[in-house]
Amino acid sequence: MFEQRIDKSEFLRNPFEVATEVLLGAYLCSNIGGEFCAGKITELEVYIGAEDKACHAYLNHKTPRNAVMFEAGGLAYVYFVYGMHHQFNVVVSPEGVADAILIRSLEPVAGLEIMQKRRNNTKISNLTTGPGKLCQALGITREQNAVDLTGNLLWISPRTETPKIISSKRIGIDYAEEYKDKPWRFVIADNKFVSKKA
DNA sequence: CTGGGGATCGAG
DNA sequence: TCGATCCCCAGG
Repeated sequence: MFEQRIDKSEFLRNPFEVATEVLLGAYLCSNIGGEFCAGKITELEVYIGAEDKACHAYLNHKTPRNAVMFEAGGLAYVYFVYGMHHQFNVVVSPEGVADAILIRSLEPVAGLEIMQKRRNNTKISNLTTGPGKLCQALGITREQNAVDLTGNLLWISPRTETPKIISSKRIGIDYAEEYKDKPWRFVIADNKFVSKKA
């Protein structure tokens, strides 16, 4: 069931539609290191380059780190924070429009053993419930920055049912002034695989 | 070149 | 509540 890829054109739609109608409930699949694992996307956040003070590409400011956000949607944007954690984003919108969706939590569905090994943790509920944790579990590092998400290394497989969705403010962006309370975080209702602090 | 801060996590 | 830990980037 993880063979199918989300079509490239889906990533060029409105970012909020991509988040709630395409990505939430879809399956993030990794074959990094030749080890297959996958998880259902249960929590994510939208970041809008042009206006959003929480976005790395605020005011369309382009730097070496965020350059991939300006590419056409369907690529990975992976960066490193707090000296120890990676964050995985799905680049969306057409070329030149710097929008991205941060994947914050997954429900593990395949390759749990490799996730447990990478996380050095056996508790299922603690494998992928956070943006840093899911990168560690799936083996995602900056080496995967700009990877095509319709390829064979790191990809997204379409969802099989329509989830009930709840929105809320985004996490960890208190510096973002009038944008810090925007309800641009989306989770699947009644799913326990969400990040802490939520 | 330098320094301040970060889309987090886990221990206490 | 707080420390770990280091890349990134703005400013000089």
